[in-house]
Amino acid sequence: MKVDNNEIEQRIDHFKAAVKKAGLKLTHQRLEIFREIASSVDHPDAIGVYNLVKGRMPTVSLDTVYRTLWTLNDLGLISALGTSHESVRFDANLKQHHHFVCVKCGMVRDFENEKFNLLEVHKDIEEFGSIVDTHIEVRGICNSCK
Amino acid sequence: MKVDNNEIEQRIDHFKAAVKKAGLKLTHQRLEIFREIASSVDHPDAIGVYNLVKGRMPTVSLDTVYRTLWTLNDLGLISALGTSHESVRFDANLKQHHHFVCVKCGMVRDFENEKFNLLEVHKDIEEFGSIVDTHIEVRGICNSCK
DNA sequence: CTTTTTGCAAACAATTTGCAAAAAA
DNA sequence: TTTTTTGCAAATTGTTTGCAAAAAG
Repeated sequence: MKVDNNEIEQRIDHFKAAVKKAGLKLTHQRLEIFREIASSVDHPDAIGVYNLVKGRMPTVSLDTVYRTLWTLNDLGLISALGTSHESVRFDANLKQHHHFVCVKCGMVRDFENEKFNLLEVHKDIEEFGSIVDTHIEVRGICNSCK
Repeated sequence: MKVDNNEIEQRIDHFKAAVKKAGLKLTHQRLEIFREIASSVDHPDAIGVYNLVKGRMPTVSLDTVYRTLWTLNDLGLISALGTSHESVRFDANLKQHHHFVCVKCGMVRDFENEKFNLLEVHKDIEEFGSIVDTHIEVRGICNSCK
């Protein structure tokens, strides 16, 4: 699925400015990799981006895709989805609850909040599918990291 | 950090009943692995559990920990944190937004909702740290999966 | 006893790294 | 022409699998 063309152009302009401002070089592969993510409403992973970009740049390598993705992430031009790219964690709390996640160290703590268990999001997502549950992730800095 | 002892006992009783009901065998390693997760408020990953359990069961192996963790997850006794144990995905949408995630196929779509950008969670998490942002993940079944 | 589960070792998949050649500024 | 970035290949990390021996019921 595709993002509106105007929005894509805007994102690419912003990207070019940010790369220049950071003193990084504007390479063909950086542009194409960014364009791919900026154009898509599903959020592709590295291999997904690689396969798409390879159509237009057959010599691109997967490790360049990875490096570029993290560079763009560090520049704040894109963001990595999910808590982290680390290992899966497990939780034995079966009551509905939400999570506080420390963006520095990855610490996770549960909290409960009745009001949030029934958040009214139906209208926002009815075009996508039906709801199973709603989970809030509060990102922050934990007490031992600040 | 540790969960209240009463709560731990309850969780273990529930675990034993569920294992029996599923026709699985109640092994020493399953009990110890479950006890470890049920006792902890941080949500350990496989190696974390492995290292803790190894103290009491030096012969346990990491692959048994993995197998057990997924078995317990399938039984609904614990749950895996984060969207999935797959690869990292990237997002070029820089406006504050939330996600709809399909629990079957992993499809992710953005949605915006002004009201949710300022959710009042401060009281719930002030013992943990300071807030950077609040993100809602709506889990559901997407239209092409149902 | 019969069937499931474990531990071991080897296989895999996702991601990262060192280094010389190629491209950007 | 200097410095960054790329592509390749090899290394690493997290996780999974086949199989014979051990444990559960």
